[in-house]
Amino acid sequence: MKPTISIIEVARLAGVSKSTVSRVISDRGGSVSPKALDAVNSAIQELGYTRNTIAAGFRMQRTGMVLLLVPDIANPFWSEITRAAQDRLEEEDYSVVVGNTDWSEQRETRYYKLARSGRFDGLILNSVTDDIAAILAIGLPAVMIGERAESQALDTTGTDTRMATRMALDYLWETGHRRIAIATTEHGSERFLSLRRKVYEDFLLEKGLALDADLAFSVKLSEEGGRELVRELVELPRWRDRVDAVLCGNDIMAISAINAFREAGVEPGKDISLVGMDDIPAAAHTFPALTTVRKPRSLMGAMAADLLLSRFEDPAKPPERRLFPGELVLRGSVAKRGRA
Amino acid sequence: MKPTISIIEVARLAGVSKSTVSRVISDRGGSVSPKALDAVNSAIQELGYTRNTIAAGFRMQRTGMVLLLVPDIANPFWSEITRAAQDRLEEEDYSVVVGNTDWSEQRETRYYKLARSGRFDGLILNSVTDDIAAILAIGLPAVMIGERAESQALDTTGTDTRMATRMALDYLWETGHRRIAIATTEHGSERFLSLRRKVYEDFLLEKGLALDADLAFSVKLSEEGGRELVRELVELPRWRDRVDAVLCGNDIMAISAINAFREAGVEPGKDISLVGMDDIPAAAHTFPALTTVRKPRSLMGAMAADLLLSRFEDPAKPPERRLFPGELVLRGSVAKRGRA
DNA sequence: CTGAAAGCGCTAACAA
DNA sequence: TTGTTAGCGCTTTCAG
Repeated sequence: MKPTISIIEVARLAGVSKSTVSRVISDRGGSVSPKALDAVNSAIQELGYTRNTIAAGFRMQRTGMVLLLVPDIANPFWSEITRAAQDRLEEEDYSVVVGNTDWSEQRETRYYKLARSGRFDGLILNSVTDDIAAILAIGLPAVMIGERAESQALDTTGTDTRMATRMALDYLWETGHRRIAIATTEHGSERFLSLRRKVYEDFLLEKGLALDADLAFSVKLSEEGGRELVRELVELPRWRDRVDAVLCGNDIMAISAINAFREAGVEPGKDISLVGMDDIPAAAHTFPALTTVRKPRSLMGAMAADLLLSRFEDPAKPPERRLFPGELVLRGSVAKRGRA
Repeated sequence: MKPTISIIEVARLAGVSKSTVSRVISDRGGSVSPKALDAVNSAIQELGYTRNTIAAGFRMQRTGMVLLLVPDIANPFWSEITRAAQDRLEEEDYSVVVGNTDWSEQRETRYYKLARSGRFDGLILNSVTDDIAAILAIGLPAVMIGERAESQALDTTGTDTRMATRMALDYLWETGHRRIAIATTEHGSERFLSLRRKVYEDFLLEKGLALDADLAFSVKLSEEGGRELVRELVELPRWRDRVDAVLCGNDIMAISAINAFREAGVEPGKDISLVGMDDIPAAAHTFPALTTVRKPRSLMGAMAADLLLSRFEDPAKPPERRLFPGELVLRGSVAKRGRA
């Protein structure tokens, strides 16, 4: 583009060696006389020099970049986590590259490959699969967002899924629901049931409710998933006798389901109760507004960044796990039912 | 971390020079004998070598990174543009770093500085200000998303703002509205009125309607902005006689306004008509659903990427401008009024 | 406090 | 087809 201007030009103009210039621009306290410092600074000014961080990073074996992998950047839940992590990381002069896996294992694998390219100092991710070994194999400091059964080996942050799920279920119980369905994603290896699903089964057991296998839906955590849920649900024989509420894996799905139910002539918040998970902004604006479990997105994002940062400082320290509690937000999508 | 393994180790194991290894790993068709190629490939396999793209890029004066600056990544409008641009760019082996300016000039300036760090090959942005000179000064190929009055010098994509605004205004006129307010952001230098605002004034003139300065609101394109709009509007003396519709700068603001109006005891879609801009998913799920102008987000994102890519190919070619038409989406937030 | 010199991992002439 | 050599811009010993 333009004749690149490097420390060598600055050094020449300032009448010092490039070492001295280097000592000035990298703030790591190399001792420079006030006079030299002045000369260098004016030279920098005059030439409009900016430090080439790529070159510096290259030399220092450090890129100043962090890869953040999320499943759906268009979901406000993830964009806010992203933003918070980014804000925190940028304070420490790291730049963040956001990768969108779209819930696809294939795309995730592609990103793992990118992560091995030497471009990044670290990795924050919500992985689609539970293949912790693959993440470890990247050989980069990594932080997981969201609990994973096998992820003892990774720094982890997220919401306490057990507690959040339980909160929603208890609320449905208290409001008189006895035929509760759940819609989660059960992906990949069948040997692993999602945490949410487990909590659900424990809950049924505890309350002495029968487990109706038809009422445990596995759909995507997307608008499409919400529509699919409704489609499958209303096709169940005698469904109105078999289900009075459904706990959705996230708000995106729940909101989509609200709309799909209404289109199918089922009135959400009356004929059927819905509870979401996340509390994205749109949850407050649907009709009826969505009862959901709020997750502290900003805290989670910032925590992920902090965990990574402290892992940079001490690569050898034992993995940490920092979970936040959720908060039940009561709105209009759950009916109050007299006890059956 | 681990004893870095470089082409030099590969070369040694394969019994060739590092140039040969380089020729193999960079696919730019340097001729290599089948035999050598085999040897190198097995060595790579055996050693688990991965190319250090930072080093390669450093040498080639190319980083493979593009900086994408958006004002609000949590707004689905921008996250979808981001995703589309990213998808296109990744096809060409570029990685995308997303910067969130939060409509802040200060943050934008910080990002311009980052852009000058040598980390990026190019820049795609929706700038907060109209300071094209500052963007040019970065010295990087740049593509602007969204029309800018002064941006003849930059490759530009976006929606035809004039047409989109006009569409909305005409629709309000046809449905019998005669007291139309507008809510846009008028920032920075007062000498510059937003395009939208100009179209609005032209429209009033053409229809012989009086320009009521109180009805041109300048608020942020955010939830906060929507609330502020309503707050200011309902405090206008005799407002019910002075305004029957408002055209909002984007959907986020419009949806927030819908809710704020209802809380203020004003029924949207009846007492007041609202038109948004963008057609984000939530627009379909509000109550009443939002009438708005749809913008082709994916096309815009992909076009931005394409413009940048072709600018890489030919840095000298004249700037292009590719605008897409908007599409009016009729829903429930606009009342049908008998002619006054 | 400062300069000379040696690379970080890779690519690109240029010779052979 | 291959190897040798010279860096990309910066940091960092090591002498001075």
